[in-house]
Amino acid sequence: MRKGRKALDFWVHQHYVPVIMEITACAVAKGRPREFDTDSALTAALRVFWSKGYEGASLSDLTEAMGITRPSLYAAFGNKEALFRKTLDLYQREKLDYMGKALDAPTARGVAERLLIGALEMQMSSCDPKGCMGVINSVACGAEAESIRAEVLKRGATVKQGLIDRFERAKDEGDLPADTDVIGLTAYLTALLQGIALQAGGGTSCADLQALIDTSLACWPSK
Amino acid sequence: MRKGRKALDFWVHQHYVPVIMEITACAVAKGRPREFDTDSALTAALRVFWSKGYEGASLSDLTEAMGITRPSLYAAFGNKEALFRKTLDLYQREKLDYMGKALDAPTARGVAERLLIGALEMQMSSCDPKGCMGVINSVACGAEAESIRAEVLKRGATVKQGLIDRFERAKDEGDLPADTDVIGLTAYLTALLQGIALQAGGGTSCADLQALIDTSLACWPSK
DNA sequence: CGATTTCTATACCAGTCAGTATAGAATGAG
DNA sequence: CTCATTCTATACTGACTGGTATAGAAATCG
Repeated sequence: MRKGRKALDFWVHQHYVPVIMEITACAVAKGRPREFDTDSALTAALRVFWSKGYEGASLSDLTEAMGITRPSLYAAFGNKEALFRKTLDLYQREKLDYMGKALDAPTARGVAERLLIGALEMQMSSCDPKGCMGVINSVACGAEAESIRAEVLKRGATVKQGLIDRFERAKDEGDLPADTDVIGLTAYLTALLQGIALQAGGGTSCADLQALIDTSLACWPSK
Repeated sequence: MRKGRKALDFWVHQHYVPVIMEITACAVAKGRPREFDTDSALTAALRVFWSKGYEGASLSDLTEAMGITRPSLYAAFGNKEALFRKTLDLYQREKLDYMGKALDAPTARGVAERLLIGALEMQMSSCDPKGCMGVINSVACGAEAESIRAEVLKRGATVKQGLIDRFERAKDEGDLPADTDVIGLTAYLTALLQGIALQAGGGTSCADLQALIDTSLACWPSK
């Protein structure tokens, strides 16, 4: 039960283990078992990257927050960059799930509503860092983080493409006027979401963010 | 003539020289004159900070771009942080002057138009780095850059306050409806400008940015 | 001409960065 | 038990960080 689940997690996180072993053997670990929980360590790492960015987070910051030593981190996650990608996956899965759900709204306006309100709600959670992990790590940076930036930008482009497709569909369905500039509307909504994340990260109050969103929705061109 | 101008520049940039000397003496330098031009060096530094951010720009990056050695940099500008503030001043003075002018537009809509179009035009200049120096340096960062971030956020807040005051005036003048939420409208417009800067920095094409702005202006609530 | 001043260039400083070698400790297999 | 495996902890590596001491070169002043 719980032990089996743990063991599976262990195997899954060892990148050099053939995938087939996950299915067939579910083998129990041979040597000394890991003393920390990789999931909670990853969650702790996420908070560090989220609040300081990739370059701003040092390995010392990370190991301290995760409660493990440096060699343990490298054994369990590979290196700093691999750890970051894993936290990015976690972030997308747990904190950005509202974005996927937003696309299921029946109308383009509904999509925008869910996205804007979802972004606000995420910023209201008092226990998480402010701002958006994606936005933070998509800005210009030193050479060492260029590949990280490229990865984050790529994921952002995927999200944007999802919006474009959804608005195209809305146009086909007559939900949006036939002369709608879908690229423009997507870039516009994306800009609002990015601005919200930026202002939230900069300390703008929730009341002001709420006013921002109310204004945005009052301006939204479709019903 | 040219030599005199150079000498004046020299004095002006020595921060410990009383201001009165600029006017009365225009004294000539005592020792060996500086071999580089501080203005063009500052411009080169601006490009580095603009494209890499404060932390991403190393002293080696800076000195190489400025064409001077490390001790020359420290003698002329103090240290990395002081140099950054000087480049920030330059940026605000030369690249963000459209923002001040935008507030002079006769209507709130005119203000928004000038700001959005000004932001786009700045991103179209092919010789400058993409994105906005303010946005880049206002995101989360390591501990060393916290004071830089605070400074940039402070300047951003001043700009925002200027917008609030301008829209309040528009409300008084009847240009904006009496029930307008000025805070919300300002945060909304700010978010759009930030989103434009972010997307421009991330490589969005000028055509897409143009579409973003067209959509924004089509949505703008006043005439 | 010295004497003085202020520049530039080299070479260095301590601290931090990401990453790792090594050794000891804890487990399971036989 | 012993052996093999895999964990943890300490201590280290070379490279790079921002910043500076020192010495020599180039200018003006008297």
